[in-house]
Amino acid sequence: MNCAQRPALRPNPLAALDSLPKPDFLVPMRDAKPNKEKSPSKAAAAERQTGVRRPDAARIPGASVHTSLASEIGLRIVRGDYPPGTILPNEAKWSETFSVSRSAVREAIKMLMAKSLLASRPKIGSWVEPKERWNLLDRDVLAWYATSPDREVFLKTVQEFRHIIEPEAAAFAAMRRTDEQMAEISQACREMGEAASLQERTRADTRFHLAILRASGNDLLVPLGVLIESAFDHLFAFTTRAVDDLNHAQKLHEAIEKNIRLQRPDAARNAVRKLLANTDGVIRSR
Amino acid sequence: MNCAQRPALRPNPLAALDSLPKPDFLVPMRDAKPNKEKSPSKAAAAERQTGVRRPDAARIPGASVHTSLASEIGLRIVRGDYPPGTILPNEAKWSETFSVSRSAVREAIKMLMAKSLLASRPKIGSWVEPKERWNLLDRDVLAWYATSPDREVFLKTVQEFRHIIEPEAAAFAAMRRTDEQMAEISQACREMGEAASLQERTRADTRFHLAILRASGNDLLVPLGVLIESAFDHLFAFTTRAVDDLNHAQKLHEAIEKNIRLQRPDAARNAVRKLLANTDGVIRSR
DNA sequence: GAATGCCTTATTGTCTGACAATACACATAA
DNA sequence: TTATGTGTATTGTCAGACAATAAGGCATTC
Repeated sequence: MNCAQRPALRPNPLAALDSLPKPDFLVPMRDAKPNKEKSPSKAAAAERQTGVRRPDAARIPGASVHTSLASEIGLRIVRGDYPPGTILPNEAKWSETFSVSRSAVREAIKMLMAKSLLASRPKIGSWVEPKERWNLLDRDVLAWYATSPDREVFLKTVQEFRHIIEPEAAAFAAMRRTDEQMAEISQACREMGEAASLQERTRADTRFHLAILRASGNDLLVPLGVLIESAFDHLFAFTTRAVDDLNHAQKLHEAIEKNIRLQRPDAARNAVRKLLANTDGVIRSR
Repeated sequence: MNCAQRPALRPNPLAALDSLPKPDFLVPMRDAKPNKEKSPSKAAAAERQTGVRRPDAARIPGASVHTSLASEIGLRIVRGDYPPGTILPNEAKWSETFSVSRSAVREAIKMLMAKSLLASRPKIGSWVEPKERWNLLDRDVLAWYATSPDREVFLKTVQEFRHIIEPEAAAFAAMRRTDEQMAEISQACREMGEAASLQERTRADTRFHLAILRASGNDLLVPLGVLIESAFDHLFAFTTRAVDDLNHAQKLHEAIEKNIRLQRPDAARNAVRKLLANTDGVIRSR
């Protein structure tokens, strides 16, 4: 047996999900609309005919087949190609469509079932679950979701959510942080100030907010970090280059750091509120 | 093609996750006796020794093999049997241990990968991801998580979380609810009052809170409903039978309903805070 | 001695083909 | 009409094979 402790330092290769500019070489795939006629055999023949000269799937370069498939199907579901209640094409059909084995299809579908996007039964098929069951706070689902409506609305929803949780998370952090957690927060804050590039700065910024969530002492707040990451991804386009604004933002972050350090919950909460208000302003002014 | 609209009214059969006392009747484990002197190292011997006399799977009666397997392995991970960074036994090993095919193992593992509990690479194996990547807000993971520590701590964490989100959700609901959403809220509230059994009442109670989340108009709040469901599951043991308390709780709910109906955000928020304080009191007093 | 490159090997990834279990839909019977 | 059986389409499960990957050891070279 080989149950040795391992660092596991590799990031999940599944990370690159915001492959918006879809690689062009994907299946011709024209049966996007769920309502076709009933005859499966004829449809299959028709599809074969429609030029499966290019039988390749939407293979995301570095990823495995089932992962790519899960992304492709997941995106279609979240995007609304198959509304909740719809029965998906069956496994054999996917297999044919993407020229992959049924096993690969099944593994992809199992991943989507694990995210509550799908459920299935023998003789019925796989159907799309009601939207309220979807695990929108899952990293992948969120990424797919972020692509579908216009970014404006998505960003607004995420920001609103941040207003709900981040001030309270900071207040808890001020009460319960450990010294190590404080060190992480302070370091991220410092690195924000010293960042050479805007990208580097954004990364430190993200780390700062995630560290606060972790320091809150409530395990359930930690998974919400994916929202923050997503927010910063989509916020990047909005970030200002103006030095004054950057300095102002930095001061707001430092105020948060200070109040958590000095263990002042109410002040920390207010400091976060100010920062979020500032961010809202940036978004609005664009 | 058969992409007809379907009601999909079936609840996910995966629900029964608290099957702690494993059914004794398991896969008969074909010819092989558990201990083939084949080759596995001393570690394998050690594992055999750790108690499990019977290497068979914990088949959850109604569920599929891969689902049962995912539950079993997922529970073990969340419970801490394999700490983050640990490399799991390989697929062949699981397959042997539970007397199931490798495909079934793989599908189970894919489900856990989709929940960010695992990641894997060829030649390496599958390892447990760092805890902060775990999607604790996933329904299954939450259920596994709820079994491991003592319920007291879990319940406290969940309640704390509810304090963060529910008052704000109610405030948003007061501003943005549609008439249909209001009808759902009102109906659930009414059914709470008219419930014949305590169980029925709890169910209506859950519906009430979920309806408010949906009415908040923020899609990201909806998935947090799993927390509320979980809370009520674990709260059931605490619920009072005293008529006075029930009446009081009912009044608190009606106050929320009324303020959302009359579109008073601040009042709705405060009403929810009062209800939560009351719930906290119930928990503490036990 | 250190860096480089090749080889072996363990593990997941993928494919194929088969059969079992399920439950809808329809025909048949009471 | 209601109940019962039968056909059948779809997922569930299994078995066995080979491909792709990369860790770790070994030899070669500088």
